[in-house]
Amino acid sequence: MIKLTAQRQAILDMINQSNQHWDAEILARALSDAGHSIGIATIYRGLTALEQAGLIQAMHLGDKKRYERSDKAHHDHLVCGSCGSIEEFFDEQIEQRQRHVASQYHFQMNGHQLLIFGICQQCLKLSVKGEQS
Amino acid sequence: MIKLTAQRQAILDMINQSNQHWDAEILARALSDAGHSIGIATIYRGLTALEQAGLIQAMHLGDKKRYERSDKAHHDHLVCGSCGSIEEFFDEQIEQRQRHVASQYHFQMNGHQLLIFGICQQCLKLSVKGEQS
DNA sequence: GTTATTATTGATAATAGTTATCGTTCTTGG
DNA sequence: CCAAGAACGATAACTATTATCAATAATAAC
Ligand SMILES: [Mn+2]
Ligand SMILES: [Mn+2]
Ligand SMILES: [Zn+2]
Ligand SMILES: [Zn+2]
Repeated sequence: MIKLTAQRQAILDMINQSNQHWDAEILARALSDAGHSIGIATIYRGLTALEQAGLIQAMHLGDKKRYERSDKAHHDHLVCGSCGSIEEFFDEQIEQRQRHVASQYHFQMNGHQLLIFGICQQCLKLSVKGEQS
Repeated sequence: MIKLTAQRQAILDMINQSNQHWDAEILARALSDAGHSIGIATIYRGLTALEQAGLIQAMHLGDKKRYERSDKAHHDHLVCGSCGSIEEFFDEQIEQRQRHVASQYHFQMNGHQLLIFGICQQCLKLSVKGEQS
């Protein structure tokens, strides 16, 4: 049973009030800007505690762990290698097939992570414009 | 054009002669055991160079980067959270659907990573036996 | 309602994985 | 040969994260 201290509540609120995929450092800066000065160790501990309590969800992207709200349904991510933006999608057929593959391998699946890498629509437009130099 | 020095060749051979998903540290130890004493910085640089040359392929798993042979067809991974073993699979329907999702979002996909987490068959068997204590 | 117990915090040290620096060594084309 | 560039190895530096520990806050016992 997690204890929602003032610091943890601030972390949770910040995450719940956005659609971002936060890492610890960015979150600490945002909280600081919002008037909460929370030690970086407390941020890390709070994120871990909130994740274990199921109040936020986490994923690994590159070398850092990112956190987002857990009050939205499961989804996967399109990651833009140019601007770093992250779009979300859900595809039931992919989910189904994953369950199928797991059962074929007698593998007891308890989660998955699908990242699609590439260039987002925005960045594609910009690069087309930029090319007429 | 990559230059295959003795060190890089040793790294490449070690990777090509196995089906493992190597991280830098484990690889360094294996090379050392095999008689090649290669500086850890050279290992990291070599892995990066070999990856850029397309001679090996890489993926992020948790907090470390893993490398494997690139002479096998694209595949995704089942990762056992108990013993750490990695099984490989390929599912054309999942691949297709990913392309479909990307095009729907006007996203120019140039790669993806699908990790399925869970417990492998081996570990499931062992845990069943262990439970009759 | 004080006191003892326990949990949490924040500063900071420590760790893990990786990259940068730099002097030395190896290649290679002239 | 020999000069120029590439690669190497030791190690410092860096980034993300966890551990330590004294101080503080919350909770439980009398
Ligand atoms: Mn998301
Ligand atoms: Mn593989
Ligand atoms: Zn973009
Ligand atoms: Zn296993």
